[in-house]
Amino acid sequence: MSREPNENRRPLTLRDVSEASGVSEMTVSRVLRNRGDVSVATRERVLEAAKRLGYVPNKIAGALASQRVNLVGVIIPSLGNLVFPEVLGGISDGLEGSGLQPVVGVTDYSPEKEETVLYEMLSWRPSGVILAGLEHSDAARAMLSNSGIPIVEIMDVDGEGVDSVVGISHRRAGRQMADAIVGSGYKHIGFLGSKMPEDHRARKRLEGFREGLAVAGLDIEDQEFYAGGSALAKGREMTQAILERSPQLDFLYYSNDMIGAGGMLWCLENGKRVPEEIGLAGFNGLPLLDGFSCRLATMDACRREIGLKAAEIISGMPHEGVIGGERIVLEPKLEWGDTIRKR
Amino acid sequence: MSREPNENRRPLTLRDVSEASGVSEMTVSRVLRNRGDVSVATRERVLEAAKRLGYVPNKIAGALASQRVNLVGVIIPSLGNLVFPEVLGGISDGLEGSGLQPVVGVTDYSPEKEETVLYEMLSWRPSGVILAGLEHSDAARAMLSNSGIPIVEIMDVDGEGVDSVVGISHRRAGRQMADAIVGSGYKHIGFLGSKMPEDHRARKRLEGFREGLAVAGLDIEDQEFYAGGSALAKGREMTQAILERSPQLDFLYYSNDMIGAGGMLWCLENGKRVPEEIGLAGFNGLPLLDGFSCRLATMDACRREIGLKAAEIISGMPHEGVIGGERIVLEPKLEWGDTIRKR
DNA sequence: TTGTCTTATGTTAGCGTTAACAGGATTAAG
DNA sequence: CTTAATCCTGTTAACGCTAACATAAGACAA
Repeated sequence: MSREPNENRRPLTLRDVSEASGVSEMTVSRVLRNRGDVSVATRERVLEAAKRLGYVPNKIAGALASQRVNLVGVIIPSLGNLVFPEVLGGISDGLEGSGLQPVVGVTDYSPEKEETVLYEMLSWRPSGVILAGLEHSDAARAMLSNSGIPIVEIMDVDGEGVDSVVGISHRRAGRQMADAIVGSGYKHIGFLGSKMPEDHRARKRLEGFREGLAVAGLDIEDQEFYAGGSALAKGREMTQAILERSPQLDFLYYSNDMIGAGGMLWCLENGKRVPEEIGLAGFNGLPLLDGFSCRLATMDACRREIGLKAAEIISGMPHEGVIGGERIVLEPKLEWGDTIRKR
Repeated sequence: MSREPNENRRPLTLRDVSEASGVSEMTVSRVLRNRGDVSVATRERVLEAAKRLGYVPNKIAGALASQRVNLVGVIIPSLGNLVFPEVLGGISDGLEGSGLQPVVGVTDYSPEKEETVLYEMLSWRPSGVILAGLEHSDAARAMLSNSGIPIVEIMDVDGEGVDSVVGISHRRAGRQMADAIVGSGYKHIGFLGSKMPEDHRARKRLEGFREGLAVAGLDIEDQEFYAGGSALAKGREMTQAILERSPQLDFLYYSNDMIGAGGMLWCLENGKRVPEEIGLAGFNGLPLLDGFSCRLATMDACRREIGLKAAEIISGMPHEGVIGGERIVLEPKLEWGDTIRKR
């Protein structure tokens, strides 16, 4: 293939292709977008020229002219927690074939950063925004409702959304786990979680959990929180700490699978009989857990499916005349594993 | 605060703010960008109006007019492998304060997809591109060199780069591990990795590893590959399989820490004496490993630092007159852990 | 006073593309 | 042969913003 790269470094435009192929810019534009009727001969000439020059269309100009942007903003708290890449995977799949592309922003669980990231995203005039959680700053909420584009808040349904909402009820998930634990006869329960006031989903899970315990006249007898570091290692340390302080505990509820797995490792290595002497449970249904010989009880958070549904709402929107306001509540499934005794 | 949201759904423009504050669009533009001299009184009036209306600037128009885009394309193979989010973290930090924003694209280790993602990104005319690896399709390489923007290829330095390169030598990393193993007196070595012809870094590591073994007259005696599924679980299964087939093995080299950890769990649970009877090593230095009571030998891949340096090259570029062609070779550090015997 | 410099604002002309409309050429229908 | 329909291509005017230049008013020195 004979290349003729752009040596002089002047960025190529439609005009260059148009001159190289002897047709108008408009015709080149039509060929490159497969829009409108163009004769086969012309099309081939144009494509050949574009390829030879190495022309890459300028979407900035295209978006401005057409008032359409094929981007969907996705705002999540973190990438380090495997949960979010999985949601992203679902979104990618759901957007497949729609011509839309996800663009990711990360907030580090900070409302201020969320606001900044959102502002930045909206300034690119995306076709929609998907963001985690229902809790946002007033300014962020205002931007969202003023934006005039479909908004999907994901992962949580305990509260009011701006537009559409897809997720699970974390309150109910906590409640369900409590019911299971109480039903299995555990009486002295400890909680281990992360020290994140801004992780509203973890908070709601804990609230639901305590409600469930309260029904049986129980409550959490001790708790332990961490911040930063390797979650697996923290789970181990916290488990040792809480059991030394409160040896009467017969069940430990972890706010996520990673610290849960760390705790499980510690218990097994320290001769605790699981699940007879002590029961354990986490949250999320991470595939990581498949790798341990003892399977931690957990609850699947429907991560992939949430992403999928959210993406479908965004990409399906234009058809149905921008109605919006959908609300999809998914049901997490309790996975008993080997760390809760059955009876 | 009295809001006056955009009820009629017509997208707001600079003109709206200019009318609301009684100055020209240009002055509004200057205020919102903090550029040029504007009197304090005017500035406040404009800011008030912009805030009241809920105006969000249109970067599409801005970018087209100014020929500047504050985006940096980042192309990586996957988000599911914790390695890449860590690199991303480094990039974010390195871009901090430069006004540049990373935009992530994922290739799933497919050269075709890499080409598509790259094309898509370049069509937004970013200020730079950071991408993993040195191996690209001809078309991709052509796009990169034609783009006229700084390009940084990261994570690997074994080969020719298009422009700048930041990473480690995986060949050398494999070689170093081989030297350590041979030096510790292991003689019968097995390799466990992923079935990914497109993971060139893993391939180079293996090549370097075999070179190192060859020096001592050794070679890999058996190997096992996997694809898909939970890496921890796969590591476990493969370890069992390879040791049943080749019980003479006294060392297992894993292509990543996740399967290495799975293998380590299997060995410990099945009464293998580690590291006397059998030695183990992985690659990456994942913080996950801190959570196990037995620490897997591994090699830190300098993930964060790679991201940081790459970002600095991109953001430092404009100053030094777009020279480019930098080449930064980082040195991975062998972490002995508890799974290689010392002597 | 005059002229020069500074500060604060406005005016004009694009940036590279696409929507909308306008034709000429060709074909089909009556 | 006329009329309409279809196909192919071109022209014009935005899209919303900013670079560059223009201008007016005030500050200050000579």
